[in-house]
Amino acid sequence: MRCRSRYRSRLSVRGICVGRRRQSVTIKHVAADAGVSLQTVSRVINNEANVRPEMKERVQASIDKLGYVPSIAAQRMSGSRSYLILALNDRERTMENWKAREGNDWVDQMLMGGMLQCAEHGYRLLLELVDTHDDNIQRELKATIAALQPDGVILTPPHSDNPLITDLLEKQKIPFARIGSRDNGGSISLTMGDNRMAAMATRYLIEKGHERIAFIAGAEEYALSHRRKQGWRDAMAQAGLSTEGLCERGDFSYASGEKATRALLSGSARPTAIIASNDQMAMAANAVAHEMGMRVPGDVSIISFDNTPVVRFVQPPLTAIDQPIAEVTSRAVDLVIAAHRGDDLPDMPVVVEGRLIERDSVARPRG
Amino acid sequence: MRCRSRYRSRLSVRGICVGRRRQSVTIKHVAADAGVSLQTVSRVINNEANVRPEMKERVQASIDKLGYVPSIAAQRMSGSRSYLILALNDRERTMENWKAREGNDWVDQMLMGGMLQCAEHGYRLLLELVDTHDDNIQRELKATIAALQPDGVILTPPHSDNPLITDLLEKQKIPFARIGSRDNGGSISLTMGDNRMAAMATRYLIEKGHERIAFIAGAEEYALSHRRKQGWRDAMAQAGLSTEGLCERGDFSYASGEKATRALLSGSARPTAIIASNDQMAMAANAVAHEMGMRVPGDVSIISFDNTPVVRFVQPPLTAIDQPIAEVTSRAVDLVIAAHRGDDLPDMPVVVEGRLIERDSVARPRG
DNA sequence: GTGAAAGCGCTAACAA
DNA sequence: TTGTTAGCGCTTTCAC
Repeated sequence: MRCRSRYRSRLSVRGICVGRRRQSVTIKHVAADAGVSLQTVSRVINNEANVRPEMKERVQASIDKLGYVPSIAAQRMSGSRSYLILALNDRERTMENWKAREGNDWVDQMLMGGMLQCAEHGYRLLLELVDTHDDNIQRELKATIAALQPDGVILTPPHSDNPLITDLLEKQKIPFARIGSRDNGGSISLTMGDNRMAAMATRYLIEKGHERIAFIAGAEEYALSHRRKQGWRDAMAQAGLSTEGLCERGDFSYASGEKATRALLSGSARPTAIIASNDQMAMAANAVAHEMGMRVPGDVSIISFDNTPVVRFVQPPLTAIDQPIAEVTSRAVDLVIAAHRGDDLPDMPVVVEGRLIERDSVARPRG
Repeated sequence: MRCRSRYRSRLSVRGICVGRRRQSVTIKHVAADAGVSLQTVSRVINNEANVRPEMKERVQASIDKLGYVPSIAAQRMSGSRSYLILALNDRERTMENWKAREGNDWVDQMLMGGMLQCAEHGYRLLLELVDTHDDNIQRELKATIAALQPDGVILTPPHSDNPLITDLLEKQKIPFARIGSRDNGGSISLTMGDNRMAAMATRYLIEKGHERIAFIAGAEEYALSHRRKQGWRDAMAQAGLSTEGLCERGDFSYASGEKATRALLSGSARPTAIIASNDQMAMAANAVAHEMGMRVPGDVSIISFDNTPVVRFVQPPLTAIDQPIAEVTSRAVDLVIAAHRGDDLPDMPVVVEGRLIERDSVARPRG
């Protein structure tokens, strides 16, 4: 089988033809077909003003007839849009989850919310893994931006709070949304109400009669770790309860959850309930409690943050605070696109609150 | 805060500057810096022959010094590469998994294998959801291709066997890899050895002493459904065992698994083991068996296909055939890139075999 | 309101 | 081996 490209023919391997590919229908064809100038067609595709309705209709008819679709590469070349949104995820954590093959809720939900919303606007979402601790992070990010010229960037924790990243994006004047981060200086930021959610979980336990409610905090470098802890502390204070010796810091890993739980449950004023800053640490708490001969929820109640798929499958299924990742990503997409267009933006941070999903890991304290 | 773009300044909203973005460092800057022509720089970036080592080194030095990265849009405009690989997934199934929030192993593993391998080659992977049953599938795909001009496409089941898709890609001369599909006509195809894997599971059960081994087949439109069934049938025949009344067809859904299992376990020659064509149907089989007062694996052994995260969390954890999705996607990326370059390709289909993961759902049959 | 001309950053084809 | 020229498909600028 020979390659019969109109242009220079290349190799043909096993019948697979590869050649210089050109746009089959270009703006020129449409212009010719509609009998107008290129510019008018361009105006119609971009929905610009100053085109008479009848003209617009005529051009649109040609577009539909010929099945014309603008080339993103060409649009990017001359104009200012690439119709590409870049989503930056933490390399280490993502790879870990993938490799463990225990599911990757964050990426799944982010894609679901982000991809679909991008599609609504005619954009595409491109996922990119970035190593927060890499010294060359700025150089790598610069290269990615230079190559792709994305119209917007979505930052997830812990990148949302990495000044190396945010400074660079600011300098490059690329609109970016920080998920899980509060506003500091004009940029787009979205949170899932960490403070309030932690407080809500705490109050929920207080209402059940708990007084010694412990908290396992997350990694320091995540801003949301601090906010969750603050929410717990505020709710405890408001109820006049002491938090003395009831907080341990983990790093979101299972192992750190085990360690924190052991410390908590071996102390003198053993807590009757534990709130963990993510599911892995909550599952570790559950396992350690069992190990130490305690019943969940009989002796210790547990509430976790995130509500990833796994918490439904441990015994007992964990009561958890759901993180509306899909929704918040979808909003983030809306916002960066709006920013890129120069539209007005709402006050920051935009809050998309989660909710408490009741399962079987919470009960009234004994006695 | 005013926008201080060198070019036409646009709106500035809440301090977010949006302007016409141009490449900060272009091939021209490099050429000027190195004192050579554009073409020479182009040759260096593309690693072409006919450049003297010293020249190459000089140019490379300028590239490094200036931090130059080629614009993909510009490369796509004139050349033949977009450095974009498109991965087409089934919209319905993907959305279902995302919404159920039970994890989406296929997408996760595919991204892991595909993205990382793309990165190795300097490519990016773009995920796109396609509705196989959409009448406009060709029109939509054409539009996507026109807009993105991907250098290659990766097809997953059931798209791999959808002639509307494969014909279009062939016509457009875009290299594509079909995952889960056998070779038919020159194109790139990869399988996970469905036939052999099903036979292996069957033999594994036979060795344990089972004789009445049932099979729950998957949806008709998936070519791999037929191959898995065939593997089971072959292994049974080879061992001189009858398959009479031991096969039910499902559609990969949990509900269809329940129905198939009920039919199987209510029959006269009740099977002592069931192989299900995917995890959902296997979990349904497990649940139905319990419901009908049977023990797993005591009364019925179960083996499932896929080995998604959930099978570890049901009781008992299911013995399963692992699908090496990450690996097969990674190979697919290699192959489409090779095809696009016109390199030689291996014989098709490329087979990346899975393996049996032993857990607790298989035992010797009673008596 | 519409059109003509100039160029975006890069590569293919050809010339030297 | 290297350089020159002419676009790729689109948008911007500016003239009408």
